[in-house]
Amino acid sequence: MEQKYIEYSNLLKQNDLKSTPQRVAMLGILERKGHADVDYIYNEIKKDFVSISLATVYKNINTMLEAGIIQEIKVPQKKSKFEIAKAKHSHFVCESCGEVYDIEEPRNLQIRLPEGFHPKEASVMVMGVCKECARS
Amino acid sequence: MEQKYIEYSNLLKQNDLKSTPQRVAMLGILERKGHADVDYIYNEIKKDFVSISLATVYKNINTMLEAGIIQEIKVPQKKSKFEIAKAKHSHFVCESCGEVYDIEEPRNLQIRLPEGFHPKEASVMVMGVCKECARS
DNA sequence: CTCTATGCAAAAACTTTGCAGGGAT
DNA sequence: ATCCCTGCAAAGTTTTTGCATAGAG
Repeated sequence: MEQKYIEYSNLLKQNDLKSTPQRVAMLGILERKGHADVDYIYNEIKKDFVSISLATVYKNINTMLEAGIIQEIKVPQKKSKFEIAKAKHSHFVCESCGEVYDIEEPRNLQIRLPEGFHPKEASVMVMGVCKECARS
Repeated sequence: MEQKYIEYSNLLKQNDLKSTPQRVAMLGILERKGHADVDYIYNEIKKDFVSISLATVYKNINTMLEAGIIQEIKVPQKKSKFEIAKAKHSHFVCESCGEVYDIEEPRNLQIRLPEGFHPKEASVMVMGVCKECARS
């Protein structure tokens, strides 16, 4: 617990952001959930910070996005989810429950681009049915 | 012109949607622009349908999305863009100007999934700098 | 001590809904 | 003639902004 707090606190400071209990809590929620949308974060954090404002959650999401501490995952037909930035990976999105899962990055991804285009990064998203939903 | 109108009109009918001048115009705008957001479509269509409502644009986007005639492209940090549904392809998004370009689908994309997960479709998005912006 | 973050309220931006009239099949 | 579509207005949702106070460095 305490270690995690210090870890996130340092993560924020290393990125020139002030470490506040609210921000640390948001990172903790993201770590535990993996991928969460604004509402989930807000509802979770209210358990510890009863009077926190939704505006603060939005502001911190934007601040941490700009700093590159977290990343946004835009999902077709669903609300955006956020995750703590980590080693490059791909995403699997369950069409049934909407859950997002991290998956291995495909190897030797070969992309053909027209001349003059300069790629910086590629992301792969797989849609399908997750393990949980496949049971039903 | 006339042929295009009939083409879109038939496309709508084939998908059990009524063919209206507004819908056909929206498809024409999407064809010409390639990828457009709600505002772009609305501003363009107003040139021909002065009194068209933004609500109609939204309703038609949703209707045509459900019918599978058009598709939504969710771009990180940018507004969604729409395109006419066509053969499977990938997208290149310019980080500088926000423009979306169609690119070839990567060949032999090999994705490793945990057991129990059932993929249905994979999409690849490449971020970078487009030809136009590379000039500046 | 200084400067940024927070909480609250209000505003802005975005999207959907309900309804009456008009148009497509 | 029937049923869907359109335009308008209103409501709903989501996100941002301004400001006074609190808190971090």
